Amino acid sequence: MNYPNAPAQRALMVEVESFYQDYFKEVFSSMGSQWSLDFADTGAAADDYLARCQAPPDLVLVDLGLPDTSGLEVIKRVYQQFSQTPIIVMTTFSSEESFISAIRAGASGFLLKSEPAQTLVQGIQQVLQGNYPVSPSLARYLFRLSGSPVLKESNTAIQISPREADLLSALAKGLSYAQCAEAMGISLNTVQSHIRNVYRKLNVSNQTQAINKARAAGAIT
Amino acid sequence: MNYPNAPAQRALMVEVESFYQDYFKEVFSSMGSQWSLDFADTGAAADDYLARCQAPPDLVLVDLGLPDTSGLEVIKRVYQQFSQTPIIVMTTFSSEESFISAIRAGASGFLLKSEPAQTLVQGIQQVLQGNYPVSPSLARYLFRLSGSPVLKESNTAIQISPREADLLSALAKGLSYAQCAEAMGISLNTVQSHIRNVYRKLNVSNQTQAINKARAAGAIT
DNA sequence: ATGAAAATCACATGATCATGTGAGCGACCA
DNA sequence: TGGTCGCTCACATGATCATGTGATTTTCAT
Repeated sequence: MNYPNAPAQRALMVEVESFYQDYFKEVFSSMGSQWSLDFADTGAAADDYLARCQAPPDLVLVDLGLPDTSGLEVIKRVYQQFSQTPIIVMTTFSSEESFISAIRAGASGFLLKSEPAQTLVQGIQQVLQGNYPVSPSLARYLFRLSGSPVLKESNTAIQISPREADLLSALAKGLSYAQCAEAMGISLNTVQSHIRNVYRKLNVSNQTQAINKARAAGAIT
Repeated sequence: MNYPNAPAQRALMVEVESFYQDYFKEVFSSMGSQWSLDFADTGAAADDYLARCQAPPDLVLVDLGLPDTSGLEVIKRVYQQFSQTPIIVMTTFSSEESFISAIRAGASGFLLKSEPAQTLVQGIQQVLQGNYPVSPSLARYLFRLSGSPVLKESNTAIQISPREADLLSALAKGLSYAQCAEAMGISLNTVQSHIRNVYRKLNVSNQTQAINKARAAGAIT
């Protein structure tokens, strides 16, 4: 896209609502990679896209609540035409039926659109690594564990303050100190101050270690 | 913060083979956090541990192939006693029966011990974040998708060379350039040279972005 | 009311990273 | 057999990060 020999990766999103289209533009751009994200707003449009397709897309996202065709049909077609292409089902509701049938149709992952962007990015990355991500809430539903064990949100276990967690999250996205300062509306000095405190608390000495450790502790997503 | 090992997190691993005990010591230390990992080599030892337990462990890993008691019993007991504690099943074989029953008994995740350390770390982190990780191969089995779509291992899609991927992986663990050079047996100059090339290929300008992008592309784990 | 911790800032300095330029060697392929 | 690419290294410099010391304000729990 931005560079001649940079091999851009292409994703197709089959989705009606422009809100989610925009949202996923954001999500993909935050993934950093040179992703080109195309949209089809109906099953017919998706068929059209697939027909004209030269090379298989690197990823397909399908909304299950399409107006004309069932998203399930789209999944089947994508799977038939490009069996190597990972397919992620994006949906707003949970239903075991649709889950099972989507999987049978060829889907690799099953994520709720309502998930925070970070979770979606993680899910997409999982699929690209050959895994089969499923949204936590869906998994819970699937496993029918109403009283299932979920770790209490204890980023209290590790003494990272909310503000510090914000900063770490920003850094984890790849922002520089200056950009973090800008984004958080604080001075560069304050950023460094926070970082100093975080490093002391986590007993680390560079960004990557801090991010890893904070993630391991669930302090950031 | 003040004390290095103040709020250490405790994990119990119920596992017979010392090989895996050692292996998981490694895995946990690579997670960076101040984890204290205890072991029980039989179901009885696990019972003992649970009986003496003051505070609930932060995580329990259970091998399903225990000699005396079924690992399933251990899971049930842990779940009864500490319903908030996430339980991960570690096993060397895959069987839908054991999977389903482990889930019913209270397990949160289901990982193969044969997975690479990085995958295990990710799985553990997932559980700590309230997700339900399942090893890819198990998921495939579960979903009964023999010809399921798995992204071909194309780190060729993104032009990262093996050596460059090695370096990125080292950096992703939190090593400094000097440590990477040491670990890879090359000079600091060469490290910087590789980094320069990677940044150009990925079109990024700092470590975190590079790591994120490489991960998103599946070039590193 | 007092102390502790969070959040904010300043100033300063050494370490590490990011980036540029250039270069030698070996492998592979057309 | 020349070209491309991966891998290795050197030298150099500006940018960013890591770390120290110190300070003010607010909030919150004891």
